[in-house]
Amino acid sequence: MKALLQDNFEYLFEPALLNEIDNVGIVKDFAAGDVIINIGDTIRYMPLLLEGAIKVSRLDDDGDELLLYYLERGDVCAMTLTCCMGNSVSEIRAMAEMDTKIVLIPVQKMSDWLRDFHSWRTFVFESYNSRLKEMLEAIDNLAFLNMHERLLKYLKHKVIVTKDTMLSITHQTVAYDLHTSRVVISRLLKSLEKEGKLKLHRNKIEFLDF
Amino acid sequence: MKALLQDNFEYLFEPALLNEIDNVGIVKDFAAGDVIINIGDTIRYMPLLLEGAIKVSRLDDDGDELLLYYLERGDVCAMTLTCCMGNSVSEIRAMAEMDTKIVLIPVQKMSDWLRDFHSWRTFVFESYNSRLKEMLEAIDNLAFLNMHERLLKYLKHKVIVTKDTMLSITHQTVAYDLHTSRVVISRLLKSLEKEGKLKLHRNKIEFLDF
DNA sequence: TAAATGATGTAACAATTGTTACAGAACTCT
DNA sequence: AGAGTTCTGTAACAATTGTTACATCATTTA
Repeated sequence: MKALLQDNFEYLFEPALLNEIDNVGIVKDFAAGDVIINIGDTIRYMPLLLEGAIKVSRLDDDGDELLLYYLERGDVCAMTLTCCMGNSVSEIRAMAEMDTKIVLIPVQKMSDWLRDFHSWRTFVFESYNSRLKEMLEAIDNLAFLNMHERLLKYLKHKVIVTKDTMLSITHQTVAYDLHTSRVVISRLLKSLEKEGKLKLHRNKIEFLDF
Repeated sequence: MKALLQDNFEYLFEPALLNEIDNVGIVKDFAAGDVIINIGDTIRYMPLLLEGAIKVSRLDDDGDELLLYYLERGDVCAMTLTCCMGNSVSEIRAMAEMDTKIVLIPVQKMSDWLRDFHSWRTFVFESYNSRLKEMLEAIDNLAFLNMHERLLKYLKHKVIVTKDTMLSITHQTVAYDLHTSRVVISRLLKSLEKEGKLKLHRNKIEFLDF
């Protein structure tokens, strides 16, 4: 664990804080598709991402879904930070996008570390900032792009996160993430294939034009 | 100024911090409609809202517009906090929704106060949290509601912010805020009027069913 | 191997939202 | 009062997105 922390946070956290994390943190592994935090869950731990990627989604009361953003190595879920600061119930769902390794930190540590470690304060602020930025981009996408453009951006983003132009995903899952219907996605994917940007396979979408 | 600060922040900030704000803050008044911060502006001051309300909007490269949220008494613009922490250029536009009184605080104070005042740290975190929540709601509205519902919610929200069921606003402005066209808004407003929820006047929308 | 399940392709149609065009009302300014 | 401007109402139509229905193909399971 020490080694993993070094790899990810050596230049971010002071040694004393790395020690603290090593002492109180619990390393946990998730397989692709595992739900890490669900809407309504009480948050007892802050997840710090060591390896893999996490998909953060919003769900409404009817179970309708929308992808908000991905978390990658070294990220922390800002929504759980929010939870640590008052409300303790999750507003979002976090799901492992691929096999993922996480350090769980008890939320009580939050305020102690804010007081004790300058590097933790910086880290928490930067997490807030990048999450606000990502939310802003999600809003831009919803408000200013049509489904064709949103789909293309979604696929490109996914190529970056998974580091693979062969995306293992079904039309239905894409539809859930973009909050639309499978038929709409199939239709648009076909038109993107005709444009030569993709090649469609079963359970897979190959991104050609990157 | 001292009195104004007392009114708004007495129970939020410790006396020493209130003194600091009194020393370095600049009180400024804006009239309804004034642009306080524009996209691309370099941020030199954090605005702390004393009286009135501020409309925070997102604009894309084509000048397309979308209302994000309102700031009210005692709020600070979290986007300028973001700016203080790195990028220094505004991602949003802040416009006075009504006559508004603001304290401007030089951004350099930000990190000093974070170090020196516990109440400032709390305040900044809570600002981030409420802004994240509002962004989440903006996303929910865009993703999960149709224009009819978004319009109704928008009008209700505006009644709360302005504390007046007689809203002084044109169809065109509503259309800008919701990022749609004036014709669409006129059409939906007419249907809401037929439902008995509104009464339409020139430059005014009267909310009946509150 | 046959049946069941899941994924994709596509047509036809419905609903919502966006666009263009124009008319008339209300207001402002001189 | 008259001219110009802004705001609202509405029709007609276009484009996008959503829905239903069903066929086909691939994969898994019995």
